[in-house]
Amino acid sequence: MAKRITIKSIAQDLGISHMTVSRALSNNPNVSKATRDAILARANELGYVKSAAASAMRGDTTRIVGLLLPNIVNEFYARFANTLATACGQNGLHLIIHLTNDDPQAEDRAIARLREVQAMAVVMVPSPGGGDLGAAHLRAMKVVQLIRQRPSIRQAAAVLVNDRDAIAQAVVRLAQLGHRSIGYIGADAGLSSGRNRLAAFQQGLATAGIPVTSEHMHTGAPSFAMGRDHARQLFASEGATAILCGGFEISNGALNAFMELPEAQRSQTAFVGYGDPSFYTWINGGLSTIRVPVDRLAHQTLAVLTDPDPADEAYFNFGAEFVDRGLPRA
Amino acid sequence: MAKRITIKSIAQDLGISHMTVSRALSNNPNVSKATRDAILARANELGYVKSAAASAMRGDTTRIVGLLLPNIVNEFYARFANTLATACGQNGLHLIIHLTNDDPQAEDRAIARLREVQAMAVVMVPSPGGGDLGAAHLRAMKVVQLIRQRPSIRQAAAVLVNDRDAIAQAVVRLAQLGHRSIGYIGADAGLSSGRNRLAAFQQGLATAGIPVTSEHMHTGAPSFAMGRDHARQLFASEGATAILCGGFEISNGALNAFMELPEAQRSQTAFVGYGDPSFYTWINGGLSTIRVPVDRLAHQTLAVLTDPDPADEAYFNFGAEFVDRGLPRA
DNA sequence: TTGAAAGCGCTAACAG
DNA sequence: CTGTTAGCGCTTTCAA
Repeated sequence: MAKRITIKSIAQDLGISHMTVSRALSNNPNVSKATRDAILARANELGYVKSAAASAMRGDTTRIVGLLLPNIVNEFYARFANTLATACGQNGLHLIIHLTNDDPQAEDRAIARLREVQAMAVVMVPSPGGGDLGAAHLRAMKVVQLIRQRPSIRQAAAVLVNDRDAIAQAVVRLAQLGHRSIGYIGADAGLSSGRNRLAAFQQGLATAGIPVTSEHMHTGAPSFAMGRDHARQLFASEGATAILCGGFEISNGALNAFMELPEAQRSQTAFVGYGDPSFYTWINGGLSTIRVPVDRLAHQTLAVLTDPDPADEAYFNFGAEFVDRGLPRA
Repeated sequence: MAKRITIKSIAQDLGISHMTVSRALSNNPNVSKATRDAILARANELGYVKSAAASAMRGDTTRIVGLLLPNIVNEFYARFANTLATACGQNGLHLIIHLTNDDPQAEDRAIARLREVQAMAVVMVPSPGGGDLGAAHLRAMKVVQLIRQRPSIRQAAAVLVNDRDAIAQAVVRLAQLGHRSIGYIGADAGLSSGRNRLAAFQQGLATAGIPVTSEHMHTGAPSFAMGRDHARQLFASEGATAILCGGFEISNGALNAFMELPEAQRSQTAFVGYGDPSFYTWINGGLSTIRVPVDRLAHQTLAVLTDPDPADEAYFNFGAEFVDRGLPRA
């Protein structure tokens, strides 16, 4: 292993003080043109890079941003990460990704790690049932909550989705088409997003004049498997003719169950997903869905990250949209 | 901003030397039980985390791994990143993701950044036409090349895909079904993967007794747009009745063009993709494809990363598989 | 225009 | 068992 290239090694190399090298490399004017040029040339030739560790130890901010997501295969999270990572690259920020699988313990571990590297900020989709992050962590890192909001996390910005109207609209549309047995699958009430979406669903039913029976409303810890299993149940034993999903993972799981249906039943069943991965347009002649403006969320998140003087609890809400690609009558 | 919790602050707090605190926190036996317990309790209470910066400065390895991918929306890359990130989390490694968009300059920038934070390793899909990383970088970081191999990168492990047989098989199958006008879209010869896949395609044609005319073989810098545009051309002006894709991004781009076809033409056109995102099973009755064992690639990559005594140029090759989900006759 | 000293948090190597 | 010193790479402060 070759010796590290440091300002000291360069200084020794050139027979000058390391301070002069430091000044030259940080564009301090108090260096004669001759020495500056020599230093820059040598540094370039040797491939010098400043040690982030040394800077961090002096108290400079690290330019490391943590991103905590349930997973990164779901196209919504992938697209968010993609946009944010690209933007971070352009802004000289490092994006460290930790996947939580919605497991609070994995989340806690990830946060501790990010503290070790003195991350300047954490963008997170709070896992259901997680703790309160500890006050110590909060003081040290900027926190941005994405999609969901956990009440116990204080002094954190939030970038959220307002999907109330879109969901209610979808329900009304299903009712228009004659559906009376409309199933809903969403997160449980422990999450802000779960509460809101369920309320929107119920509001839609009310608007359409459909009695709100709880039997078709399935809530729980959101996951692919949860979505798939509840959808199977809705299709099989509960006789739902339409289904509406209240979450990204749930949507893909429910889609799985939907595609398992025999062609005859599927063509008479209405599916409304959540999120709008590119392939939804190609399936079954085009799947209807609740579209979430993922790029706008990502850009707002970056704006919060780079805001030099953030409000303690900045709060952003982006509207979702009901995309109707054609739904069968009941 | 509250003062940082350090071994010194804890030591002062307890009226002892910071060395004792250090020892207690790193399980050095030379600490009396009483003081050790007091220290651990206090550290825990205050939420102490060891500064990674200080450790790095002392020369300890950073446990930071860089991952350079073209993007993370393509399900292959997403799945690879997902598996690797999960595994990294379990091994206490930080995964820093930089997206290159296959742009050599972005790649260079990302590598320089990773050197700043003294990343212990870089996993990268080399961008087409990129440079040689500089010998300085190589000496400092372990490098793993993924999927593609750039000859100018030396002393780097490679985790690759052997898709020769799968591609040739696919061509032979298409020929069996009566296709004679088979289009191919792949990366150009600047990349190892591009050369190999094209050769496999030609070998398949030879086996099937189809003359190798170059008009149906499209190569270039691989991207979604490239795949889409060449596929459009193949379908429209070149009258291809079958198409085989030689790359992840290309496959999705070509799929886009395929789904644009009028139903009558599409049902008579054979599409063979590359990579096997979950949704391929749901499209058009199930898309045939060249499947790449993404999880095995990711696990092998982790094995290379955590290998304490790696060979200079460890080299791994995983077989791809032709998945036939039904293809129309010509 | 240049240099010397100090200190950020941590541990190895010595001294008690 | 516990404490002191020194040094990792860097910049701020003070001195020449």
